[in-house]
Amino acid sequence: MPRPRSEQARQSVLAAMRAALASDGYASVTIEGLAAEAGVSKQTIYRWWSSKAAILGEALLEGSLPSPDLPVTDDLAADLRAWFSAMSTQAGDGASVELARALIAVTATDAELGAALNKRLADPIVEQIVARLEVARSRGDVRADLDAAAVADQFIAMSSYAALLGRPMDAARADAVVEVLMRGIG
Amino acid sequence: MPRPRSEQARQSVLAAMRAALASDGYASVTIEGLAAEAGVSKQTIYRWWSSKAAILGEALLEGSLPSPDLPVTDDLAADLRAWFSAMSTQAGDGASVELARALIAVTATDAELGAALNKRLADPIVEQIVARLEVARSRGDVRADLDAAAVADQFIAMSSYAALLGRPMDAARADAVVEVLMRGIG
Amino acid sequence: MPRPRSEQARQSVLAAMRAALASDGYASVTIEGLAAEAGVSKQTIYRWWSSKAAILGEALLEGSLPSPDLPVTDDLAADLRAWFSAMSTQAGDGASVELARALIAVTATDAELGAALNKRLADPIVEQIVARLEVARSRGDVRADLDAAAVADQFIAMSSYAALLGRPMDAARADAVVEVLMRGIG
Amino acid sequence: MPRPRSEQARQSVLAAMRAALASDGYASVTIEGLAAEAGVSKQTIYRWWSSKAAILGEALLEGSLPSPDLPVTDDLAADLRAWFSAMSTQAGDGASVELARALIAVTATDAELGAALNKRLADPIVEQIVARLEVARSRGDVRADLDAAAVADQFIAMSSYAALLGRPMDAARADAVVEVLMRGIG
DNA sequence: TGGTAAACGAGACGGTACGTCACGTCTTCGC
DNA sequence: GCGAAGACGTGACGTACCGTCTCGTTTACCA
Repeated sequence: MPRPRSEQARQSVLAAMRAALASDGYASVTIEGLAAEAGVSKQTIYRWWSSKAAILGEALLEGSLPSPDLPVTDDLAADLRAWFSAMSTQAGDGASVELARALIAVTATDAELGAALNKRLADPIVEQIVARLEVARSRGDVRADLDAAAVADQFIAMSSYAALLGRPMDAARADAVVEVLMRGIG
Repeated sequence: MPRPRSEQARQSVLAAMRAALASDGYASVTIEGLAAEAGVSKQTIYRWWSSKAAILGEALLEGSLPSPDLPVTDDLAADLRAWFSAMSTQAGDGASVELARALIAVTATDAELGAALNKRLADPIVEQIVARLEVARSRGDVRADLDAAAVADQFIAMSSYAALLGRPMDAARADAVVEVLMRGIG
Repeated sequence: MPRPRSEQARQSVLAAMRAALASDGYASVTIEGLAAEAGVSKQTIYRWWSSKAAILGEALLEGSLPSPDLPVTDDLAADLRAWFSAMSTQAGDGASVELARALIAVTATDAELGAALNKRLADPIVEQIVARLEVARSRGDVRADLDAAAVADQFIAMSSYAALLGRPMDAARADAVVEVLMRGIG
Repeated sequence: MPRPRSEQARQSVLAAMRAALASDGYASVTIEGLAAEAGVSKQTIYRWWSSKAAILGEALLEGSLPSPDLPVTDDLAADLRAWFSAMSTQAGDGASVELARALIAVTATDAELGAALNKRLADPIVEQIVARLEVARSRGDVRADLDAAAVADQFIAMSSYAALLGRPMDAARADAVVEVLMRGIG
């Protein structure tokens, strides 16, 4: 019989979070500010979320970080270059960088929640890479003993590090990363 | 002519910061708490540091993060494995992880200060790697067109990412990273 | 629609102010001290009062300074003596002296607020005197051209001055004042 | 061998106190402000004065509050009117009012020091009045049993009260006071 | 077609920490 | 050894948000 949860209030809060992230950075987001911006009472926020980080988490999982598809052609190196360039470019626009930095800020504060979020967000990317490398392996394009997950980690670590430093990668740097990973050092 | 700055107060504050990081994490470090723990007045802190982040920066630059030497033998892969394992191990103890996470937290909040700090801390490591790869290049152990700085970035990005997730690398994972970088994908 | 102002908090603060005045004097009353003593947060005080002086004002207007009634018999001099003695005695106990001294301290600091408070507190007394002297005039006990308000001012000025010096008047001095005012100099 | 106390520093401090009183009121006078304004170190102030109040005291006793002479003619009422009007007028200019209000503020805070200061400042005035009334008594102009000190107190109390309220007396009000005191109520 | 119970906005409440100001003490150096 | 300069520990200032708690209002379900 009770009134059901207001979806509109929920969306207002998530939108307010995204807006606040874009304009001020995660650290200066406040619950009071979100409530005011969203036209919602503090109580409503506390009723449905346990912390600022939880709101961020929901906002991230919903309006999610961009992840272009990894193409499958005959040229693995070209595929990776195309995909990683696209990803770096997409991640380079202001709003996405701030989302990523906010994710990092939360993770640096609460490793547990952060690891869970990172997993949810990174898993689809890892799967794509692992699948693509599996294809390549079956074609004999890569070593049979390649640690595909380790490669995926490298890509993600580089992207995170670039976002963290607020120094998003341009195409040249993205290509350099792919180059190093494709050919190795020696 | 006035009384000179108290070096003892300065050291107390930095020590208090390191202790607080180890026990509570950067986010719950408080200027008031530092002052109390250090036996110093808030005013003294505000006189010499502009923010919590600035104190962290000084603490990091001083009692710096550990960085083992990169050995130079005939076997580049073995050298990198030895060095990166040692670094991962050292970085794995509680205090160091918290220092690194704090650095990341600051950087996620203040990209400018964070970038400066990261540069100051990462530069010596990058130099070591670049120099070692130069030696390798002159011996013909690596490709002539290798982007040594990109390789160094890979190592640092992986270390940071591991620290961020609170999932420090063990020897096996460290070796996997070196393996991928040494041999490349194909 | 929000929760209404807590009358209990308000009373606690006023009581804490009165207690602090009695034990320490207005100058060493502290908002923090009041808050602690009243079991109230600082924010609650700042929400409802604009300054320490405003709290004092409310405390004064509420638990007001004592003012005995001016009797009306056939003997004006005896009435004034009785009334002024009573007033001086009442005003002489520790708590009342401190209230009066606090009022003076506020007034010396903020003439505007002080004047308003003095008016609110003095007006009833002035009215009593003016009314009593009007009765006396109609009986022919006083000069027709007497400036009753000036007389009232004299009484109040003397009381204030005595409180200010922390030298409350005893019956003899109170009588001397009445004597001078009744008979004049010549 | 020791350097003697600098009279110049002393005068600078007293001048700074008078200037600060005139422009801001006693409550917002600050030792640090005085030191800066006087071009003197805090230590020098603390070496020679025990408190802000002590500086005010010295400033008052030195550049003293105005006190016109009480004339001695055949007409006592006229003499008192002339004198009290002059005193009210002199006391009415901005700087003097602020000096008086500062004196009251100190007294309201520290009754002991305040009483001492009031005595030093009021005594000459009281003496003048007592002497004048003595002359009047010997001429038969006033009652033989007049309490001259009580009369003097009335004048001083009225002046203080007027200064306290920041409502300096004009000639008419001053005359009204004299009128009441001269002729009494009846 | 009400009644009713939870969700909502508003915002007061006790707190903690913020960054600033002035206190009174101290240390240093120049005169 | 006085005095200017100013660092120090202390403690109050007034502000911002925290998370909790009433309030009175709104609204969807169920009787």
